[in-house]
Amino acid sequence: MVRTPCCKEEGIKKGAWTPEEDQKLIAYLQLHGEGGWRTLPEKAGLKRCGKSCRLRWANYLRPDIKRGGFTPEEEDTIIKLHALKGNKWAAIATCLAGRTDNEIKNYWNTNLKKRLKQKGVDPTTHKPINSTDQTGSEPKHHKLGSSGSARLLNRVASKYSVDSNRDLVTGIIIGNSTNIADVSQNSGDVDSPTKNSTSTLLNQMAAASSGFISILMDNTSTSPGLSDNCSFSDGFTEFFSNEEISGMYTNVDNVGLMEELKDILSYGGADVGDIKDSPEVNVTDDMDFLDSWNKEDDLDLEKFVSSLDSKIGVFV
DNA sequence: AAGGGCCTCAACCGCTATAGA
DNA sequence: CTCTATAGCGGTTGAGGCCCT
Repeated sequence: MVRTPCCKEEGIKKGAWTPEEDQKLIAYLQLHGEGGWRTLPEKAGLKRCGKSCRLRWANYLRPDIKRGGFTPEEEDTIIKLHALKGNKWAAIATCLAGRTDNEIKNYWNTNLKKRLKQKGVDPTTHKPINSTDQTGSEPKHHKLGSSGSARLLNRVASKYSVDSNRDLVTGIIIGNSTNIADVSQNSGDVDSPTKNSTSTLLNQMAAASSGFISILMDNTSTSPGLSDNCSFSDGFTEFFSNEEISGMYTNVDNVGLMEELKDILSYGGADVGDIKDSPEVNVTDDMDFLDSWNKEDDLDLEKFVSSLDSKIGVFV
């Protein structure tokens, strides 16, 4: 079966670009800038379709493109970001200065994927191949354990509570905030409770986790291998020191932890408003539990989440 | 030296998202 | 709202180079 060509017009050249064609394209773009790709070939004297010109520029001719092999730091970053984002090559490329999505995609398919397989790691799930569920049925939810994710949660809770005071957490619980970042800027302005159902509570947590994870992930770090315009937000640096942030990204295990954190906090990836019709629970109990946190040295979010689990029957 | 298989990566394809008329 | 043009994305292809026998 023959594909329908993207350039239907007669006389349009395809295939590898010649140095002369490259020069024409570069000269034109230096003079006129990017854009107007449809009319560009004719104006630049090229027998190519606009799309081909755009791709040639974006993937090869752009002056800020870094040529040459990937450094170990870049490889590491790609693996970590792939674990987080999947095959979102463009998103991954934004965190690697000078690298194009196409280049990263090729490098992943030809090198990194194989290397992970050789290490016994599933390149799709980033989990050990022999640890995959033999029954073939993926568990829908995590069952919480005394894992690193719990420790991470505790650290978040601890920092959160110490630095911004427990009203922030309380605000999430009682439905007066939708985003940790927002709350952290407005601590102390929490009004009285307005809703008291577990579904509200969970939605608030999903909202909060969404905000927090976006702080964690969508913004970025100053760690090796990441580009300058890819830095963690101020909100996140309030929680962790530069050394800690760097440590998280240099230790590949933390990618998994952060995914777990996301899963746990979002109740299996539920978006805000997704959690409906949960059994009603007296939120006062939850508030009491939060109060007890501040009386303990080691704040235990895992315990809190587990207590919710037992009430609403998730993760069981 | 030859040639067959494998690997790499630039380029292409098809699709979706978005903006503007 | 619909249509069209454009940009962008991810998957796939295939030419050319490399390696092995």
